[in-house]
Amino acid sequence: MSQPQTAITPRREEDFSEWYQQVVRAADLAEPSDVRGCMVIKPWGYGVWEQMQGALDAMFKATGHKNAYFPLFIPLSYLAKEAEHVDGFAKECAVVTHHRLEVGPDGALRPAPSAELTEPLIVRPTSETIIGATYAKWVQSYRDLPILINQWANVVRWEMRPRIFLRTAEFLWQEGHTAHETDVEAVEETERMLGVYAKFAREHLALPVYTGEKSAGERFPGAVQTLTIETMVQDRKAIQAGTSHFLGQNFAKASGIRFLSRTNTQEYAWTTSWGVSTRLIGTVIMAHGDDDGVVLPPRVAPSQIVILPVTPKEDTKAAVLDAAHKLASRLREQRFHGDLLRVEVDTRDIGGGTKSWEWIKKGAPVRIEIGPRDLEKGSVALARRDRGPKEKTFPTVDECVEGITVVLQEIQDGLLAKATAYRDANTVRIDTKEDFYAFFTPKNAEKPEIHAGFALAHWNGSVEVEKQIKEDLKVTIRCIPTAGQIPGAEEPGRCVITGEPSPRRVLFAKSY
RNA sequence: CGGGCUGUGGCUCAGCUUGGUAGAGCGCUUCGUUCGGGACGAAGAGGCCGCGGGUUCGAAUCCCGCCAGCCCGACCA
Repeated sequence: MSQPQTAITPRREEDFSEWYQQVVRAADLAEPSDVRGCMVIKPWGYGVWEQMQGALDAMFKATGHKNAYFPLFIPLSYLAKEAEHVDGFAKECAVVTHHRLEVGPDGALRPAPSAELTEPLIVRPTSETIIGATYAKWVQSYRDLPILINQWANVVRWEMRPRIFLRTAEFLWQEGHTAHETDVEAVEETERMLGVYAKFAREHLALPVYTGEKSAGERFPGAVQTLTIETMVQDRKAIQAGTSHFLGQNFAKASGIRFLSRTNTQEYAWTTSWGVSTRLIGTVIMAHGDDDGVVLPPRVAPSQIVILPVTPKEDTKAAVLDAAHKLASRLREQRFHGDLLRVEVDTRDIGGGTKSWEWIKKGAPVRIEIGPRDLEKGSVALARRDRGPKEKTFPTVDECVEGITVVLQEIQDGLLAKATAYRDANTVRIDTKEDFYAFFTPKNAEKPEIHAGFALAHWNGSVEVEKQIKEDLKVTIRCIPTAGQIPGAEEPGRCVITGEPSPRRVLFAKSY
């Protein structure tokens, strides 16, 4: 049998969408379930999520937040309290109307007509309303503020067009919800948490993100201001990787979060909310994956190092396995960014080549092979996921143990550098309408999925222009980048569409 | 929710036009030979042909309905 050129078919440039789906499966991250729009997250995929959770949770705690848990079900009337919010979510809510099943006349199970809820419940698409109602009870005085709480939860949004990890009907996320005495404090919180997300994305996920503010059209329903981190994946589309919302007093007014102020007046609290989801897993796959599968940044890889014992002969097998486990023990004592290394010894009795390729497809950062000959020489064969599948180095065991964290950091840094270079190479400044339309018009109408990239252009700030661009090109304003982030972006100019004055450039792209 | 395509063993698919109760490759199991390697040979296991109804002596194949997936569109935090 001839060996395929790459482990994943099709390759990225052939059909990015299909490549993505194949990678998710080949890497054993997740699979579609029997329930429409819902996925089964498999151990390797869930392991990535656990790494993300662990790191983020520590960052939330370090910024003063505590975890709590609020109900999955929300009374329908709660959602209705905030007008924009209900507009934004009503169309995709799962609704619970009964609390009992019974056998109907036709012998089939059905919701019991006698058990209809007096008020339907919705399955939370997000928890602002239920948490707001709770905070309203908790807050009496300015001394009760701030409230800084996060919850790890699942949410349901009945999506028309699911896409595994990126947009599923049910997904896992965290949602932080805070309430503050002043608007200044709440804005600071919103910005602080965006900063946490940006740091996490860059340092842990190796994703180069732009931070910025959403335009009015792209804002979270009910928010005064939505901040976002946006990154580029390999089909040059943008992905919103996390958001942080300043909710003003909108939800406080809707839920009645009021307090007696320092000057003895009744005030509404200022609230924020912020979240990231399992969408990050999809983002990492699309940002770093190659034609052999997933490439995981070491900091979020469930197993950072996989040891593959090579046991060709029975008489040396025990010695090889022993050496493999000993090496694993030594490696597990090493720390990478403060955490003990996550090392797996794969002793499954399957073909060595097959086994190697499995780990390549899964994206394990480092593979270490150890066999009888290595034992004699006191060395190992080390392969990195950011290099070719056959490319190996042969350090001694000691060199391997001592140098391993350097290797992991090189991989981590290399992924960020590569993704940054890719984004920058596909980000252009555009100053005329003609160029703008040319840039975003697919060169190949047959296969429009590989897009032009990011465009930094001036914009007059109007919803109309934004809408026009969206209709014509399916391009949206991903964010108004935070000042100081992109050299020259704050120089005034003229709107790329209307020619009207514009104070700065904004980021346009097609997006997920 | 509209348009298009698809749904056959774990995976990829053939068979459907011209109805006669299932095939291939990969994977899986066992044995053997190999083996720093996604190897080879042999023998096996595994399929309410998405679901429901209809036409028919007979349906994977024809008709209707439904469900699910993918792509495009609308929508989207």
